[in-house]
Amino acid sequence: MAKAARRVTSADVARAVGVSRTTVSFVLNDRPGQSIPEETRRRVLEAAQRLGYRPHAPARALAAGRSDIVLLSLHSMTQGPTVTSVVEGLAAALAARRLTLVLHLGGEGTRPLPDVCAAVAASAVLGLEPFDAATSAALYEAGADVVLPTETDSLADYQREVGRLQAEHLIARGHGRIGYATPGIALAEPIANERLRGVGQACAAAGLAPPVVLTVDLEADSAARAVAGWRQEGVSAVCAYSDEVAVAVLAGLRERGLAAPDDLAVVGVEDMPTARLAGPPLTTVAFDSHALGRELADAVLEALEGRRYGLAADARHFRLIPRSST
Amino acid sequence: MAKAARRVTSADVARAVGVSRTTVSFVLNDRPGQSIPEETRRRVLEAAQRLGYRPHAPARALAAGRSDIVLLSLHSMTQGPTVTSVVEGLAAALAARRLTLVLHLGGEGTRPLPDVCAAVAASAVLGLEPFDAATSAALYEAGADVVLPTETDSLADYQREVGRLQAEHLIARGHGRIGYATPGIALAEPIANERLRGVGQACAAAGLAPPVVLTVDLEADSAARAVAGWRQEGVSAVCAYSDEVAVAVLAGLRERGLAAPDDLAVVGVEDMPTARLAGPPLTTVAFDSHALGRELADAVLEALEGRRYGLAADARHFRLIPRSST
DNA sequence: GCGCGTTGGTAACGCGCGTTAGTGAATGGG
DNA sequence: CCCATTCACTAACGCGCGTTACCAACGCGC
Repeated sequence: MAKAARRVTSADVARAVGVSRTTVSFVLNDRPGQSIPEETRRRVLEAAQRLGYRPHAPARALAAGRSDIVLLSLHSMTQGPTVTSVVEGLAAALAARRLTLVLHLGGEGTRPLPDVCAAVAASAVLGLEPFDAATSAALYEAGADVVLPTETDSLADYQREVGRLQAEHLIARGHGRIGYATPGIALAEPIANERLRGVGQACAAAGLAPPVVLTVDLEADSAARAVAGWRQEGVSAVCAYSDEVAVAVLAGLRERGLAAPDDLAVVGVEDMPTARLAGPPLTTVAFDSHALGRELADAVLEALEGRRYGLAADARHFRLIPRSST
Repeated sequence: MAKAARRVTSADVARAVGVSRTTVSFVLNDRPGQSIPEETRRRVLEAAQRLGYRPHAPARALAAGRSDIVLLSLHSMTQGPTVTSVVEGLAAALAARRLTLVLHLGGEGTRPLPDVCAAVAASAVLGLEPFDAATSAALYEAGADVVLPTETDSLADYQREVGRLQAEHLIARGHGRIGYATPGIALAEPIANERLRGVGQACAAAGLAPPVVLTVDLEADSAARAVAGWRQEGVSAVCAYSDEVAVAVLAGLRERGLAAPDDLAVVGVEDMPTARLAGPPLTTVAFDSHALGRELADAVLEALEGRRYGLAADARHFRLIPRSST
């Protein structure tokens, strides 16, 4: 602790090898178009390793005018094991291109996203749902080169596909009147609306009436009231916004002395770890979250290179897992 | 898009006001010991606002030798709604001191933590479980000023307290032989072991035999086997590592045609959203996650100022929520 | 009038790095 | 033997900022 702990700089490496700082920089950055003899390269790398040299990121960002940071914005509703998996896929794909992913969790009292973007000097800012125009503009203002996805990206297609899969499964099981269980949470609404739209499309395609939408809080009696409402309307199966909401509906049934799937079929979304442990085990729509992460990563990388990127709903990412609740 | 989009610098602000860059810096950083007339201060702030000036974080970090970034390291087991809440509390408390919190989610193929620390130039690195000596050293090497918590911090006390609360509740309910359900996951083991130790202490204090430990995967039949094992040993109540594991045990009971609490009482940890929706609603240990976040924030702030910090288990943060599974 | 502290500033350095423009030596072609 | 090219490498600038050292003007006591 007595040492001043001065950091090792590229000048130290240069001095150790007996070359200029420029050469060190060329070696460490694999500068294309600059021929470096193998011997020199080796000695530089060895010295850097031996001295424990690590480029100072802020200095690098300042000089180069760009950073290696990608920021992913999350909030309490874009969370859970599935998101974890998306993040892993994304981080791994970015790491392969020497980019570092960090997360920001928005919420009460936390800093506004543009501030965070500026604080880490992110070159790209990502989200799991589209940024509106004003937010995008603020992020560009804060120094981001790429903001993704925006409203023009057809990310909403993914969510509609989810709803469609849920409804088609129930319709194939012979249900003629479908309900939809939405949580009463503002943050969830953008996604909930898209999923509901997908359910509606499937119903229309099968010649059925539009789904009966009821709000279900994560409380058994709230769910019980909704269950009563659906049964009154002749609904025999409901699509839930998420597995959590689906579990609430199961609890509502239990409270009324009823059970899925005979009294009401229930299908969720996410395949959370406890979905298969519910009573009865929950039918749900899962998605290949690693693939989704990689796809997002591809889009960022394309965009960072200044090329057009494609971000389209790929139905193969989603699949319905039939269990005993339908 | 035609504009070169040059960023606004403090020199632009200085020029607009007609003062030196130094003065601008003094005003924006509230430099103590430098008297600035109210009129000048006002004009600088106004110009900065009007031009949309935002200090360039990397340049600032380079010049000042420190950054405003705090990095929190998570992995798939330190995740979920409760952690979200801890993060919110932490982020809010840090934001009040002009520090920015970002998250790193470790996992397969992601960058090593020291790399991430260096990439964002974090001045502090936090975790939800202690860093071992080697990791701490690597983080300091990577430029962190503060690493927290370490093995010398009594953070483990928190986890023991959790286990103790679970066991004491069951013992108070008259159970004489206690089981422990641990997940078969390496990442969870450090915490699981501490919680188990707390359970063991409570058992010993009540003059009971040590808990019967069985591994429970998040599958109904794995849990069913464990249930059979406990009943064979005369266990009438089990503490589960988490709510998820507890829900698995409930599923295992169901598979055997049994039910909590009569055939086996079950208590979880976390109070996840679906805990109250389980069949039967789950007794669990919840904790005041916002308070935990604030406490962590206080410790970081103290440590960043170079002062000693205290990080002690406060039992008031935890409470047992009795429901119908015990 | 002079010394002296305070007020309200400024000029200039350097943080660590990427990058551009060059430079001397070796090489090859005519 | 001379010129052109390639090779291997370097000097020096500037990114945007915090900070230190310094300075002119002013009031005030003597």
